Amino acid sequence: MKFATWNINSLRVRLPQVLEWLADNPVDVLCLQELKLIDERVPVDALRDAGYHTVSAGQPTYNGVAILSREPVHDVVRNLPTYDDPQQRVITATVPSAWGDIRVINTYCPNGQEVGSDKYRYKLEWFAALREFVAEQLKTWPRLMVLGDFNVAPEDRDIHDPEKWREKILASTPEREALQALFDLGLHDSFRLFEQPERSFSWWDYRQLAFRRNAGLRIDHVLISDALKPHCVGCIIDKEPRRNEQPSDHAPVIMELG
DNA sequence: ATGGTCGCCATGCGA
Repeated sequence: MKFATWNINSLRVRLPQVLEWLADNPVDVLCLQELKLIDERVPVDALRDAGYHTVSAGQPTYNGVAILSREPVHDVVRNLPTYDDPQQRVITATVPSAWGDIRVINTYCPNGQEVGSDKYRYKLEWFAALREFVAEQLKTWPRLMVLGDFNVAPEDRDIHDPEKWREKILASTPEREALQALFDLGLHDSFRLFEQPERSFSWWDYRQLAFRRNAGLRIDHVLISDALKPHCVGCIIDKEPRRNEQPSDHAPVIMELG
């Protein structure tokens, strides 16, 4: 059973690429971030024709997340219940599996812009609220994953040039501590459960030919709970869609349970 | 040194 996350940076522009990717990669669940669409404009019919049920939390212009699932999902929660926020960054749902229900928390974490900025403080506050939410959800659903664009590179090996990014946004110590606080709940970075190529990244800036130079960061993650860990048989980053015409700046990450 | 690219109800802003 495969789960994927992909920041597609506008579902309107990227829909053909999402459909093409799903045809080649018929995952069971696909979590999307940065829809940049209101819910009314989410192309649920085209996605249904492709074999997926869609639930979304959209907003105009910015943010927006969706869960696509081959099986119908239930107990959908939008946003973080303890953190009043007009920005639509989280959608949570339960999907059936051979091992019982699995809780899927799809997150588009704040970027933070610059260390020390108002947006940076918002990012750290937001992570604290996410942690609170995940802790509460784990009580009901021990089989749980948190996947999405975390906008944090966990370690130096997740950055093409660690010295250049030292204590910069996406790499600062407080951001890494906020991510570590999620791991401390009993979550695991599924990517690092397996041997991986060196210099594996999931995001490359559109500027400066960053993809061609592999000047990227690994900021998109699939975190799995203790209960799911024994079933995890793989996690890969699929760089292929980043080579497309008009690509998203992020690559999908696929995690497999077996 | 500065800005370099995308996508957004459109024009500066967020990433």
